[in-house]
Amino acid sequence: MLPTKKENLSSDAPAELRTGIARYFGCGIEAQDRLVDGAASEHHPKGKILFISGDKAKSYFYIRSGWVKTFRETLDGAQAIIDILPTGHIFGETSLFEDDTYPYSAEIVEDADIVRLPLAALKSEIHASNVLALSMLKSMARYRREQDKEVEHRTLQNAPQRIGCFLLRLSNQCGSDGPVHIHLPYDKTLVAARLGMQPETFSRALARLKDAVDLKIKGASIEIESIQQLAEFSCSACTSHFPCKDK
Amino acid sequence: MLPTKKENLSSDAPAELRTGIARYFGCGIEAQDRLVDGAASEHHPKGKILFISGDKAKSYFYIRSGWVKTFRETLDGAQAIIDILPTGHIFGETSLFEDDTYPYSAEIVEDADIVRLPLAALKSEIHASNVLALSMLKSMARYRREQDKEVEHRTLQNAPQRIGCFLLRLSNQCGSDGPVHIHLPYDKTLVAARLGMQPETFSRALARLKDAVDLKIKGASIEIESIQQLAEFSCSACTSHFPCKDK
DNA sequence: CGAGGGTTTGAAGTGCATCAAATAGTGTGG
DNA sequence: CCACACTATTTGATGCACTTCAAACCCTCG
Repeated sequence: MLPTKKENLSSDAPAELRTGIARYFGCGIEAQDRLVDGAASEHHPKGKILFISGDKAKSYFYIRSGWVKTFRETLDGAQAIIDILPTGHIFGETSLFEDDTYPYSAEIVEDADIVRLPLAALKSEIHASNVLALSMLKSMARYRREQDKEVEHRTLQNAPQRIGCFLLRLSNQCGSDGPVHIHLPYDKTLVAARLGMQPETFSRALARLKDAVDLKIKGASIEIESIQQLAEFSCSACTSHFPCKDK
Repeated sequence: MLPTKKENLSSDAPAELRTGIARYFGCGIEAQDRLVDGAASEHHPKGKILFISGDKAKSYFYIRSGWVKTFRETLDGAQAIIDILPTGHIFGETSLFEDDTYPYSAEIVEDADIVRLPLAALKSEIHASNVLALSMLKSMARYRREQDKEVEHRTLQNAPQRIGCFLLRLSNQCGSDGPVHIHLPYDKTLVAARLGMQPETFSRALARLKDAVDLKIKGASIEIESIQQLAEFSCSACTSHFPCKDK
């Protein structure tokens, strides 16, 4: 585990950070300025714990690259994974509504560049700007739908279907058919946990999925012969259908 | 199924409606006035469908009494229950963020008095008032935590533990021990679905729970001998602990 | 009383978990 | 470049929890 490197960003925030901020909070240049003031980019190795549930929160985070796992755990160490977040995502910001306390723990699962942003600025900005609050509401509503779907998947889909659904989301090819190549972005063990199953089950379920639809699997790289066929297999047990735009 | 009765509420909204609105949206008297303007209270019998997923939304709803199930279903009729909402709750308001379309269906599961509120008023109010938007954000954040917990429960708790957790929530006796009497507010079949299990499983799991902790069960009425003991049984497989105030 | 829905019980099946062990893959130092 | 150590992944065997299908029971209400 390499040591963490820091880099100050305050004055010259990279464009992608501003874009990410703007996308999530829907705010203009001036607000962006205030939000990214005091921001610091840090490189973290896989395995690094950013914060744990219950920690006092002074920052929230933006993922420039890599993957971050958010989770909670029981006294005897069993983990409940909340989400595994990709590049471009923001996390830890909901501590604002939880007495400045993180409601979950966060761990780097693939080497990552993380921007640490001051919570205080967000707090004052959100109180000052209705636009910001509304954008955040919209984001929260989207997340809410996602979580509802998550519960649904666990109830209605079996293991191979859940994997199929996961692959479809990875291949976010909206609509068009034909072969698609994808690469699992993190450990199969972690994918399994993300989908609420054991690694062994994942391995076997992936094999079953391969029997049911045309897939070529070689390690972490997977070729889907027909998105259409995969969607039929997975989405038949789901209330929304590929490309999951809902009604 | 008795016919639905209507009653106009615009000018003289009952106190509990205003309280409910104020609690959820954290708004003052004047805003309350604008929100409840055009509201109509309706009595609905069990089984009545209020709207279905995908319907164009012009209203959101407040539950004066009774219980409402929100859910989605697959093409072949399998249901995924999103939540079962008690008196005092508001639902359908998130359609605001989904192109004025309900993202789930809603059905009365116990005879209910429902207040229908105009979405347009909420929309303009939320755009005008930061206080309102912030309160809503807070509510959304709370819901988000709840849903995260839901996913967790399904992953980490077994059937008897989930039932125990459900009973604990019903008996929201925070802290104090001693015998508590509760009454299941709706069908056992529905409780089962809410907890993501089959009615048969529920029946058997409740029996197993009865063996594990001191319970007296007679139909829908349940006496918990020791909240403490029940909490130990259920919360041992959970990342938060009774009375679930989290850290 | 009798019909019908909710609930329980029984028997059998299935899917996933668990435990154990083999195999593949990766990075290390020689 | 190879051997070793370590981890990720797969495979096998077995067990358990929940589901499914079927039937009995119970309760309520006309």
